[in-house]
Amino acid sequence: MRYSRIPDETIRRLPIYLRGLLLTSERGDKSISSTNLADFIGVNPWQIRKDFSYFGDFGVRGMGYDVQKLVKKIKGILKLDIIQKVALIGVGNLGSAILAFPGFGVYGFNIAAAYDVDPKKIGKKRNDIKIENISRLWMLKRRNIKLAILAVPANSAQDTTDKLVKAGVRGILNFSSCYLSVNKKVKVITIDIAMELARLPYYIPAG
Amino acid sequence: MRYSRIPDETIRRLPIYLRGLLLTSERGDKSISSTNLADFIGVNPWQIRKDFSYFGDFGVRGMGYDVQKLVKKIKGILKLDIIQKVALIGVGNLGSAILAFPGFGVYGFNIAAAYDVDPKKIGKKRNDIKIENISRLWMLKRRNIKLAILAVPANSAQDTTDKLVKAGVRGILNFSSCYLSVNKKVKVITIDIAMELARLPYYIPAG
DNA sequence: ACCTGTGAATAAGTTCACAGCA
DNA sequence: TGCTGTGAACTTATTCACAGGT
Repeated sequence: MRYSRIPDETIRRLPIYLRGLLLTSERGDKSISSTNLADFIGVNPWQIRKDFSYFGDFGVRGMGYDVQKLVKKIKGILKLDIIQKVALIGVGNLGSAILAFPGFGVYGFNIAAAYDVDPKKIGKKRNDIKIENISRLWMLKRRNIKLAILAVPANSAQDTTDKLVKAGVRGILNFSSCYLSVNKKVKVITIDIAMELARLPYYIPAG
Repeated sequence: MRYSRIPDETIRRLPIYLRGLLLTSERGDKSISSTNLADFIGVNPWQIRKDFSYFGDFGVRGMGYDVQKLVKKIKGILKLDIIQKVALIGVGNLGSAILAFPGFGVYGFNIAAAYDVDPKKIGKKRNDIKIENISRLWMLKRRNIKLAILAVPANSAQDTTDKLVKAGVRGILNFSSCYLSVNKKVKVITIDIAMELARLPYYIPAG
């Protein structure tokens, strides 16, 4: 590691590279060049090389990158080399879709718990996960779950967040359309679906 | 408009400001200062002022910004002052959740059509919208729908995208975990849920 | 010849500090 | 005095060009 700080944008791209490499690996390829990978995932080759260079020498000049070695390295950087347990908070429409979502497995995530307020849902199972009472969020600490996906209505999002933080959660993927205030030990990534859609018309010429 | 180009990051923030202002407006406030708005939505005051300054003089020195006027102005910039029709492609778990999602209304979106391949779903209604056969995507042109939300499996995403573009769609909100190749007249915004989650562990210290 | 790794150049975005108006 | 508007300084990120292994 010869740089002092890794750019956030580089971290944002690492999962893209990881997925591309996993697919490459499934095809049976042993190595790949930055140009091939670039074509595959829609990023510039020099961007890829620059990003990798922050972490050391990954490739072999004239040859390219060893796919397996690179996968291992990126997983290590992102801390995806261990299984990460995640709790889902809020089993409504969106929450249910997230429980059924097949895409988390690639990165080694394990949705290990689900919580809701609705007494009708509590105790039932969805995708083999028992829905628990949200009043028992404090259990997350004992179960050593540090990550949560928040899919509750905006008006209870801050309140729930405070409880999550108290229960030792350190990372939150937030689907509520609101700003969450947390202490800076906690990392929040917000996905605001309506907001993403809201900036689309700007780019489209009228007519 | 005294600058040649509006930064993309500014456009990304405008919907945040818009939502904050709409909530302010509901509370009955006539005007708001950049500092108050900043506290409310979690952005710096100088960032807000800078962003607004790209579009001209919005505020009154010593007073703040007129909420109604600002809402109108931002809606105009984002082209949200007209009702934008959107088609949903893929009514699976995620697609259904999106159909039921209440958050689009704030920005004036109207989910006007839904398409799927599954014969069991075609003809049925979800949230008052009839699910149509995906082979009839070409109808989007006649119905003048320029925006689509893509919630189909990754392996059919590119194929469906090509059909959407052929049907005159100019903006796509893509939920599939893959790179979509489109001509540059079409704007794609990708929301990759697993990928967002995948960069969370990096920021969390071990232990 | 091929492909990586990286300093340097360029571009983009954020923060600051303060002039200017109500 | 309070708050906006903005040039300038600063920070961050992208792109380029090419040296240096295989």
